[in-house]
Amino acid sequence: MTLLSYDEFIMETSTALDGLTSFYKLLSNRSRLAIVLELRSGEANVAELCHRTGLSQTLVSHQLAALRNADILRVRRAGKHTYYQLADEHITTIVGYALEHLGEREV
Amino acid sequence: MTLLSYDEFIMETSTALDGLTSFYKLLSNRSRLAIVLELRSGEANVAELCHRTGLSQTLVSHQLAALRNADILRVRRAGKHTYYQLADEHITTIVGYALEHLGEREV
DNA sequence: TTGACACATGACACTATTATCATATGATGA
DNA sequence: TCATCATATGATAATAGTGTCATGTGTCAA
Repeated sequence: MTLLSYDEFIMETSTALDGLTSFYKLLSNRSRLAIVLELRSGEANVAELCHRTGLSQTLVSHQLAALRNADILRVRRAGKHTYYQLADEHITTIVGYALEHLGEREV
Repeated sequence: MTLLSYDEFIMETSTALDGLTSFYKLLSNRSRLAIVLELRSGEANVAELCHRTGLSQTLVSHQLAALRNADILRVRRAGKHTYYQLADEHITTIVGYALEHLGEREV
């Protein structure tokens, strides 16, 4: 637990807010979220993701680029194929948790 | 564990995907998220939220309306004031969890 | 009842996001 | 080298989301 000055506090909370906003923004698109959900079960290449999500190759590539730019993905190239996986288990956990808790709400 | 037909499965996953997308979309706006984060520490009225978030009254009201429409808020009217709180602990948990795990990422 | 306060709502201009089409790149095998 | 496969990228039209101004509604106190 670090003691922060007011300015540092404002900075901290502001960047946490911004960070969280960007993170949620990333997941707030159906196509992108579908890809992330698919990747929870492990690595997949673009064609596989297209097939599983029903999205076009172009769209999948675009969304993968967005996820990549946010450092949410790990990329592995193998010949003609490019394999993607979630960068770390935190993403999987966060999303899984949300999914679980949302299910429990009486919405 | 229920056994679903293909169509039911598609329905289920599709609505879960849609639900999660809408949920994330709701949190993907800085102002709205700031309000939600504030409300984690309990009930607050509009003026209080304006003060704490630094947002205009109009904007806060608009965002509260959005959150209300998504059944994320509980409303209590008391005289001239309107008090808002998060509808259930799931929201708090989901957001807190994301905040915590995002902090642990080396982004 | 009137004025002031607390909040809500509608309309709007501005900006951002979305998915698509067309095309580029890069690797592989013939 | 060339054709082809797998994927990436740029441009663009359509749509959605953002915050603000103006104004409406309901409550209370005088």
